Amino acid sequence: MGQTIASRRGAETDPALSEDPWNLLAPGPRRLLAQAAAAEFGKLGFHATTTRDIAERVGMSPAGMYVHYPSKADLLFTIARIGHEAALNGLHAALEGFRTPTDRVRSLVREFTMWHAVHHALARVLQYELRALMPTHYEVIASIRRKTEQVAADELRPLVRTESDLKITTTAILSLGIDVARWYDPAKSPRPEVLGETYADLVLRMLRP
Amino acid sequence: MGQTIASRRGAETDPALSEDPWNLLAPGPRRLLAQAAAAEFGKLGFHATTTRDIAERVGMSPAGMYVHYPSKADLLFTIARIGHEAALNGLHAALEGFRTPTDRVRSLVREFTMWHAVHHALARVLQYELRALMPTHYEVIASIRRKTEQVAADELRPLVRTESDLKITTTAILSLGIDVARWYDPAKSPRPEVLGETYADLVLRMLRP
DNA sequence: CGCCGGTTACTAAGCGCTTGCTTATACTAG
DNA sequence: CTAGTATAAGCAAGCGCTTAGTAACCGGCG
Repeated sequence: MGQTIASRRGAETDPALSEDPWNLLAPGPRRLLAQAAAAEFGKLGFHATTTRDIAERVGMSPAGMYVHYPSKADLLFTIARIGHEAALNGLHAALEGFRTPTDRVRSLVREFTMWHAVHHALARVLQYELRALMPTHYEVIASIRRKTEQVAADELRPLVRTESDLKITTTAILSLGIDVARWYDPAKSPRPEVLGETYADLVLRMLRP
Repeated sequence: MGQTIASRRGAETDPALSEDPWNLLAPGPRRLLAQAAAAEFGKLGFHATTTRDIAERVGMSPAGMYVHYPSKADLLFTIARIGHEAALNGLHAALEGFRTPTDRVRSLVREFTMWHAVHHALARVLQYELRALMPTHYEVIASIRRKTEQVAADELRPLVRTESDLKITTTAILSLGIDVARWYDPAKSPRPEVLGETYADLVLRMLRP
């Protein structure tokens, strides 16, 4: 466990811990419905969740939802957009103030891993329900995902030899973070900061020649 | 790319390439239905797939399925059982003939990664649709998954310092393989053998002190 | 050998239920 | 009054699965 600048940062400056993705949505019924839908979609998936499940969770009649969202599909799109934007914002924030390639990569991996641990319920929707998006909605989300991959690749480039290595290493590193959403259980798993630090160590060891 | 024993093995001895999971099911309508259902579940998920979709794929009427399977849920269970057993068999086969801890781990990571690339359509069902299983079915599958984790942990133990490191490293390594099923696309991705070899290299570098 | 009762594999039709969403109506704040 | 927000009721469509009926095949016996 290297005592790095990143590991000394307090929770109040850790993007994954301080910035709530739902703040991207103004307070009110729209936000409440999105939060409720995300929780339900995360449990059994988009197709297994009914509009009645979502409405019940916010104490609303099933029809009430349609004042705020035109459809169930649009609810999923809103959740996906907010989640992906928040994760991308977190990556950018995590890079601020770090100069050397290894420090920047360490902070990036740490943040991406922590984000998927802290927001594992939301992240599960982002990673599992992409295929439930309508084609037009999917394109918007895919574009954000490409930006995320680009940020990671740009930081890793100085640390790998070939462009082919860059591609596969980027994939591997994002995989580690993304898959956290699948297995993370706050009751049994390491605290997000510990996990993030450990994964950052693993990745930096992986990148040594 | 280390020229190891594993990398010199031909395709005919690579478990992931030689052993077809579906051979665990006797030829006939039961196998055909399971294959069709796996393909459909893989596309949009269990809950978005109808019994009519599955029946149409094998050129059968929707009712014909119920001669061979008592329910759609039972079809998913059969697919999950076969897939998980095949993957576990592959791990055991991959360890045969290797003696040193690093050679064994290399072969294990190689096999697990390759398996998820070769069988990415099936693997997607195994990893995405667990939560659609009935509780009694889930317990059976979870038990196979625990065995898989145990095999990996037993091989990694000689190469890590603490039991806490073992746990998190095992998780990370399985994550790398499992997540392959999510993004693998035979048209754009590296060939399974290349990916397996590269990931094995990454992991061994990760395990160096 | 021929035919027969029973089993197996299948289909066409459709049942009962749940789904996403709409409509008609009413309450409330400005 | 108007605009916004909610509800109770319910519609059309689609769901998993069942039922009734049919054709093909099987071993055993006169």
